[in-house]
Amino acid sequence: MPKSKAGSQGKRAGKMSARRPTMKDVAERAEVSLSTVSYVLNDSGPVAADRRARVLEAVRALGYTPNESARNLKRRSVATIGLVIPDLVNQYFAMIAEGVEQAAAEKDVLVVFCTPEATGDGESWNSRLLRSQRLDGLIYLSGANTRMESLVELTQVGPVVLVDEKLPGFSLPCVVSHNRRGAREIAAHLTSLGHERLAILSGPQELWTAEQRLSGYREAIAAAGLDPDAVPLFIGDYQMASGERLAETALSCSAEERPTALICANDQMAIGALSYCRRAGLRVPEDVSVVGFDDLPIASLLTPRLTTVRQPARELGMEAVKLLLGLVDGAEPVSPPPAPVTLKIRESTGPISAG
Amino acid sequence: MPKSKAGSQGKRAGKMSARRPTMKDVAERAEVSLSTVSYVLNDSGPVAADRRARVLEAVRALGYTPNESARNLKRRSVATIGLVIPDLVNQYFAMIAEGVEQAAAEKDVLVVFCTPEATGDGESWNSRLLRSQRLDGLIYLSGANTRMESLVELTQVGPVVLVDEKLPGFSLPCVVSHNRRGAREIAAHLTSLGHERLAILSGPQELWTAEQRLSGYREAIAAAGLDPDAVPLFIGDYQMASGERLAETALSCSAEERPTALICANDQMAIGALSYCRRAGLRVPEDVSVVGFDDLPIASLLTPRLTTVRQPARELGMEAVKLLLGLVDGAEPVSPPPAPVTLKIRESTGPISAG
DNA sequence: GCATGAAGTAGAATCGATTCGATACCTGAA
DNA sequence: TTCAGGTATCGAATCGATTCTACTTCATGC
Repeated sequence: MPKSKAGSQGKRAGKMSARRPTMKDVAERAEVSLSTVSYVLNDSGPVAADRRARVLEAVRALGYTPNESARNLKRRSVATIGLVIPDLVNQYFAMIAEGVEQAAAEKDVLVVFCTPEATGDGESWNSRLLRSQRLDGLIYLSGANTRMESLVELTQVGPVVLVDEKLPGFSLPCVVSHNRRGAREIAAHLTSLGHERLAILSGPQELWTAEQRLSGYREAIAAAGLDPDAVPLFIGDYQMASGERLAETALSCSAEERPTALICANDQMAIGALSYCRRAGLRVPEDVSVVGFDDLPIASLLTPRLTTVRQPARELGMEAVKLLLGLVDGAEPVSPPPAPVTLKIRESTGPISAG
Repeated sequence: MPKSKAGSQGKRAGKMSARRPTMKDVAERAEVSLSTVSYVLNDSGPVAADRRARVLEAVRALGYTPNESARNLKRRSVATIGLVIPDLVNQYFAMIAEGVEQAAAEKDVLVVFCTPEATGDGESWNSRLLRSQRLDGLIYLSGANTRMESLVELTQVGPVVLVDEKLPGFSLPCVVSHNRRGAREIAAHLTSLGHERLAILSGPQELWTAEQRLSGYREAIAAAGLDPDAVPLFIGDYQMASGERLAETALSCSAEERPTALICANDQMAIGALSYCRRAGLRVPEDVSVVGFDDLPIASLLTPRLTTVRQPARELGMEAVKLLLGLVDGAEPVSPPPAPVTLKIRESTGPISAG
């Protein structure tokens, strides 16, 4: 009664702007108490049929939608997770992101972008988001330039799941695919085509995926009766440019010694390698076979179409959400087993040519 | 004083779990009132230097971070916007998204994905997000399958900005680049190379961008002294598959009548067209020139590298954020002028061959 | 010397929900 | 008839901030 002293809200001069209805409005219209409305809406208490009907009717008539900010405050959670993604234009990350988004949407959880690069002081920013309860948890897609230590710190402040990477020393829940097996299969594919002079264009040594893939390649090489240590190894950074550069290094020698197959640790590097080959006038796969890893959508648009290993990117993303939401609810952090990968044989590999 | 009756919190049995500090804790430690703390933190009231120092010290000692849920409730805004994006794997959308994310991050605004496809009943879901104050506003990247009417409804419930598309009938704020000019320039490029037998592979007729590009193409054709209405026109849907299909239709005729240049309304369709050409044994650009629109990153990785029109995708995204945040603050919806585009001439176009 | 006003501070209301505890009613058992 | 126990309902406290109002000081001007 002593309320509307002098027309309280009036920010907008013009349109009388009808304030959105609140639970109180619903309660008044249905002539019940606030708690009853809440019980009906959340199905969290006993309510007589007729009153329930009155409430629902009022909700509909008023077009009531609960205010999530208020709800979040009480609930102490925001039904929102962050996705730290180094680069959206990289289709592999984008596919994982789609999986994340899909799985989250099914649980009415929102997904927000967190690109550390853009915001400058990446980690402390993410940590702040977690601490201030703007985010319930974080899914981390590790780029080559992630500082892993800071990631460990993050786990102190809130639930974090790592995707497509692993942190050997620490028990950080993570979702990965079977990198080693995929690597072994694609390398075996090359040896089965008769290739013996190979070269490996690896990813950053400190990354678990790169290390795993390298192990896989070597297993296959050994299995083919070759000496893994005799295979030239070049360390790149998973980027296209490094693939191009390392391909040049690897292939710049006399035709007799030149590798007949280039094993690239991911598709981006393979694209770089293809690019060099074209520039150098080397035919793929006649002069040199090239393989990648990831199976980016563009891999099958290139000329020649790229032989590679498909990772179930969407599924990885979805799995990560499942894991993270579990953690948010207090479950134990148990990482799922590595997801299966599939070899995609296309035109960038061929039998070793007579010579 | 009559407050702390009987040890309030104790949820977690185990670890004594130190509850995150609240403003009240800060106030107590600094021996000032709640309001004083708030004044210091928001710089919204006069505070004596010594007390200010005490507050800041307490904040640091406690590691206090404001609870954003509570803040949102009071503030009636969540510093979060939604990005409706049909497809993340499409690099053009991804680049716009990066721009959006960057501009938003600079203003401490979060960006959440909203992929209508995934959630099923897209629009009503977005509308609910807006109504329930989980989102302050929406940036809409229109895909070919967007129902424009529902978009108009969305504007009733909250601020919405449309990117890379326009809604002719309605005054919906939008951010676009100069489609018509880009189209005119790339078509002029073809006519200047001597091409006279052209074919246009257009986008969905109902989309403004497609219509604008078509106008641009026709202007250039007319300017070259040719009859725009004599140029065969095929309507696609901006997808790769339609480009492939329409290219087949367009090119399936005797070599004398066959178009010497294919004008594709976007890169995806152009990629499809290139794919058909390869399959059909047509050399690009010797037998037929192909152009696209957008300048996807992959456009320059194809063989041949694609001649196209670059749209400033990141900038479009950033501009959209600026516009939207303005709207949220109650500014008038004035769309910026179309952003400039640039012609990228590469190897998929060449002079008409002697014949 | 006293009114005037500005600066600094505290207290309390508020945002819009959820939920605990208390109350009122009704049923069936003793 | 009475009391235990369940069901339906309400009021009030609460979540963690912001902000309006009121009060106290202290300096200044006449």
